[in-house]
Amino acid sequence: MRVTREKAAENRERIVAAASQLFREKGFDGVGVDAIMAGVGLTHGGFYRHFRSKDELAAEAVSRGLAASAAKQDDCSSLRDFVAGYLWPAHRDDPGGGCVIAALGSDIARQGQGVRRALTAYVGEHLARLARRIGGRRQAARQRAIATLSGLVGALVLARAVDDPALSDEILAAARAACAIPTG
Amino acid sequence: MRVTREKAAENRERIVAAASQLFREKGFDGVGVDAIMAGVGLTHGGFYRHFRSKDELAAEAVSRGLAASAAKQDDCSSLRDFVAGYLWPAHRDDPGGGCVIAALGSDIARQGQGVRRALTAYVGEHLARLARRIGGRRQAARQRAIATLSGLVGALVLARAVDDPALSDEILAAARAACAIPTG
DNA sequence: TGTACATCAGTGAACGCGCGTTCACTGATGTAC
DNA sequence: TGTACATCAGTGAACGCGCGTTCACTGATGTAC
Repeated sequence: MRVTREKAAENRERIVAAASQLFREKGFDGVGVDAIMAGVGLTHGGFYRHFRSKDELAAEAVSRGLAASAAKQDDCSSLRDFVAGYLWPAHRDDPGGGCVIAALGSDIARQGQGVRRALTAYVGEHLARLARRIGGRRQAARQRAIATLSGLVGALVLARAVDDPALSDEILAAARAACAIPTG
Repeated sequence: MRVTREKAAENRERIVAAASQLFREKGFDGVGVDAIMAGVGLTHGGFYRHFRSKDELAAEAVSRGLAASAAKQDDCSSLRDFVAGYLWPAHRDDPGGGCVIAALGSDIARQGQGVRRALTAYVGEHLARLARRIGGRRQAARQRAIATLSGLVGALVLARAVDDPALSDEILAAARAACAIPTG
């Protein structure tokens, strides 16, 4: 059942996209190769024609998710819009389509070098972009960028971890207010 | 090989303590019941005389770790000391003995109700304690408490996830500066 | 353009391993008299 | 206090299951002539 090169390339892309979403929803250990392949309508055996291992896919899936985040940030006309969107309940309730760092953050420290390198590169770029938007003196802008990113990630992690909807909403709202005021 | 009631109770405590540390180091899925029991010098078979399931142990281990965090905060004479200690490289490099939320945050959202309830209760208390220390108008203090906790958790998650030691140190330092200034 | 052959994406069974959990058993502890 | 029996914390083998990975096979695609 060989397929065209184009079809094979498309399948590979779809595997990465499905993995990216599923890992964010259920964690790296929460999804198997079979579930990922089934999500694309294929069987698990063919997986190793595309990737050397599940780890290799994880690194690509994380990269993909981070690139999507970067694109999303570029689409925002203002920093305030980005912050508000990030800390909105809709984002909290859709980990599979949202920020990779918030969804997998504490796991990433325990992942292989591929995943961690992808994240490191992204964090570097993201901080630079944020600092540019914040403006002002270079040093101060960078410090604020770090504080802003930390606040965003931490608030989303907390809002998702907590079991009480009212508290979760309150965390998002408070973080929105705190992040938005000092950065304009 | 029955042991005294006191010894059995002590063993139970040690299992919870070992699990609390190991889960923080390797994640819930990264440690098995056998590894936890071996860490206490027992064999895995006896586990179920103490706990109904691994999930039940996870909930207790999370509670234990959170209680330790609360005690640690109470030991700090000032909020600034607490923030500085939290964002210190030694804490980053010792997840097993550190903050449960930073070590397991994104996983907790996917855990069972026992774990999530334990966390929710702790976050509520922690925010109240932080707000009391921050002082000022009730509403503003609470908002600042949420922003501070978010900033701490997010910064530690980022500092651990990133692969580059210099960037990791920079994140900690910037977050220390950002959290310390507005809260005094 | 047509034909013959090589390639290889995808299939589905199988393998090996580790994990959570169960269970029959052991023997020291706890208890009833 | 001493004795006989019940209890039960801990042991280690076993079970069932799911997972990552491998492999022989299929048959459509790609390629060489």
